[in-house]
Amino acid sequence: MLGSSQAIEANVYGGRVSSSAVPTSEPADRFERGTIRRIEAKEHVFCDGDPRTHVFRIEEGVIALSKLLGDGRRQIIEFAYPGDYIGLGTLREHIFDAQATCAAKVRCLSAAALEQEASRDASLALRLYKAVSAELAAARSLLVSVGQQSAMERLSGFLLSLSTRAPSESDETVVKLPMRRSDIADLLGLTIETVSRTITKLRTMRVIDVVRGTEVHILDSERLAELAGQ
Amino acid sequence: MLGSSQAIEANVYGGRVSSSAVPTSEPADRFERGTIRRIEAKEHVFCDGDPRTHVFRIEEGVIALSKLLGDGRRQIIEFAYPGDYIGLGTLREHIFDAQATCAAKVRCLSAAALEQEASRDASLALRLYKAVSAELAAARSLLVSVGQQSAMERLSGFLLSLSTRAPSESDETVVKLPMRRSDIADLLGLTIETVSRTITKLRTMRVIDVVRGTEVHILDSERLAELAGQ
DNA sequence: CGTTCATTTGAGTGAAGTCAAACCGAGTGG
DNA sequence: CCACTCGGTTTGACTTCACTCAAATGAACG
Repeated sequence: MLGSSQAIEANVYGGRVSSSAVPTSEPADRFERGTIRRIEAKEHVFCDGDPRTHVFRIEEGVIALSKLLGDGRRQIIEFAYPGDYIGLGTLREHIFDAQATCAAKVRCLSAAALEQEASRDASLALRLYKAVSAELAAARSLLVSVGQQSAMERLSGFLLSLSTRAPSESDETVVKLPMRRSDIADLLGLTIETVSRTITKLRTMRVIDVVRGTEVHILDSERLAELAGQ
Repeated sequence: MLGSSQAIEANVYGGRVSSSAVPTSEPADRFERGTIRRIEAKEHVFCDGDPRTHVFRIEEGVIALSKLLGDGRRQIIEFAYPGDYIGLGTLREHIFDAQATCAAKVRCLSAAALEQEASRDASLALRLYKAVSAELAAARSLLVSVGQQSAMERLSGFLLSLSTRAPSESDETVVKLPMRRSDIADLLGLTIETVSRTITKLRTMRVIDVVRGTEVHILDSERLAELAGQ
């Protein structure tokens, strides 16, 4: 559910809102209703400047939240994974693009109805508060990484965070990368080439192995953690 | 007050919570009670790892929220100005340092009491939600800057944001810098030397003038906006 | 006036960026 | 089944912006 009661761990590279995979005993509410929308890879869920009519919960796939600068530079703010919410906030319009990095499904919830209900229901309002707090912690964590760390530290940290956040079922050490190199580069404030070179370096160091470009096998997670800066 | 009803503008370099300078008609509540604490320059309000017992409202001065890495590197997450709140969130412990960049005063509010009251009072919970949402927008905005912009763009944007955020009374074009160069550097993900050189360049370009190192006079705000990347 | 702390300036280096070409895997159609 | 395209990735050669180290300058204060 949106903001479980236990403290949510600060999550480096995305704003995980939900952490319980298990259905809760809470009655179905706004978060269970809402239509499912199918999103193609690279399709936008919403754009910078669009009126903020809906809040979306990711059901499948990955959505990249990003800001596009005038000259084409792009900063990805977070990758939203299944269970995460995008479009929360108080502004009338979106100030970021939300774009699928691969085929995805999202549940559409009315922003107006949500806010209205929250103004009556303190527990809902508090869940929203906690959800956004978690996103805030994630954004700040990424800021620290981008502001202070080297390319190797950023990439190692990214892989490490994905391994805890979106582990392949069955194998903890296998991380799927359901996004292009350019998405990773734009998240970490690097270029495609630097991301590629850094991955290659990790491969030659035998810290990871990469299968078909999209599947990372972590061979030495201890070393990877060291490279991420402890 | 905490989260006025109108949409809060995304604020690039800090999480402004309050925007009304005028006292509101709302009854005095938790936010008006609480003792005032005096903070020396460079003194900590709280440290990374401390239990999160209080939320603080800045009354005077500037507080830098920052993360310290193992080897001494530091990323400042935001400068909190009078009216801003620090220490909001849901975690049991602080995950950042809060340190005064100059002599300051903060109002101390019980975090537990706040949360408890919020669990009963939807409007308070919603105000917390809006406050954190504003902080989130600010953190993301800084992330874009640090991840994608050049030193000149970052510094120009920073000065510009300060000019709207903390203008000297009387003169709109004068910006006080109540922090060291190292604080600015750590906010923008640069070094002291680069900040200094960039300020010098802006001076020789006659875009700004600097008095006694701490007072910036904006001579050409249009040009400054261009340099900030439109 | 000397000490201390912060800032500025200078010279040289390096990590990551740019530009360009080669490579690779997945489709597609001859 | 192979040749061709096409998008994405990797690799290489070179450049540059910001970093590092070091020294000079400036402001504040006892």
